[in-house]
Amino acid sequence: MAKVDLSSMPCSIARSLDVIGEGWTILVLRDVFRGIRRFDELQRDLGIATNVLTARLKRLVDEGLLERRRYEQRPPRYEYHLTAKGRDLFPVLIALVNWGDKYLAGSSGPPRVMIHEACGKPTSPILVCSECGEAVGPGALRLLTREEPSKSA
Amino acid sequence: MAKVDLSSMPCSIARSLDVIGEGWTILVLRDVFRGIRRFDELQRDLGIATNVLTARLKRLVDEGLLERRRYEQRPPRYEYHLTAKGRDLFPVLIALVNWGDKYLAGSSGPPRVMIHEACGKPTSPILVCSECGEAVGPGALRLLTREEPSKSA
DNA sequence: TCAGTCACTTGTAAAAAACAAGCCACTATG
DNA sequence: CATAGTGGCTTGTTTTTTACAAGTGACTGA
Repeated sequence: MAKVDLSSMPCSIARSLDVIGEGWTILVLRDVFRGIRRFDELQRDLGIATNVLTARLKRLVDEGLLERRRYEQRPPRYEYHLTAKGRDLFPVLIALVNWGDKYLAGSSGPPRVMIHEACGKPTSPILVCSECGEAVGPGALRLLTREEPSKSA
Repeated sequence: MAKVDLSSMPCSIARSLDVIGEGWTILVLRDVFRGIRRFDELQRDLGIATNVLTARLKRLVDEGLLERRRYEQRPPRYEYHLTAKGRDLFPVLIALVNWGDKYLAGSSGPPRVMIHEACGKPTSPILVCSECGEAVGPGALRLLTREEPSKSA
């Protein structure tokens, strides 16, 4: 996964992975979702090498998922905040949580429980059709391949 | 991302990534979801090195996401099929598709369109609370950390 | 002045992936 | 029955990516 150019593949999964598929990236985003915003906090929490953390944060800022915000003028200090583009990865993280909770939790149950604040109950969010509201699973969707402009009119 | 033991972290995202976070793994699963099931078809479609494909398939079978099914006795030939555990990653892939469609599609729009067969409309599935059915976004959930058995009674 | 903090950068070693080639048990073709 | 081809790999070797360790610069606070 080094030479391959995922970003130019006609597949949104591949293109998404090009941005967030590198090692650590999703865990960095998870931490930022949890309110961890500063370089050293991220480094301590993840146990990541600092040069790798620098590279991942730079990429996430360059791609517009995080915003590098100066919170102190002198000396310059920065915090990383989610943009709308970054926040929209929320469903990806929740889907990973649900799957891990279901299959990798072990006998003691999942490490965390999600409570839906609006209804007060422990929840495992599910996917529903944006148009009719019905739950969708594999097999419920048909894929139409659109023509690429370069391949035909 | 080599020395770190994601599987033992008290976080379902990290544990999930331990299983499906290696390079190529999600694209292999995507192909199997699309009906590509044989070694050489996967290799051609992905352009992946054969030794890497071998390793990924082995891992996915070992982890119980794919089943290695013999479809010809002599000489032995195999197909890889999703198990229930593998199929349950569907929401992860859909979430990646939605995000890629929204942010990485470019001017020509997303490369594929998903049609919900039950209602017949193009759809971008959304996450709703499993208990009350309301859409959930970041901020709608509160996380409760459960104690690990080893840390307290 | 001196230790400490934050946000890094710069080496270098180790691990993983990519690339290329080869192998084995067949089957189908002439 | 010799030859070419296929499916599903394995085994080197090179290249790329990560990990680890150390150091830097601009400060703050005691």
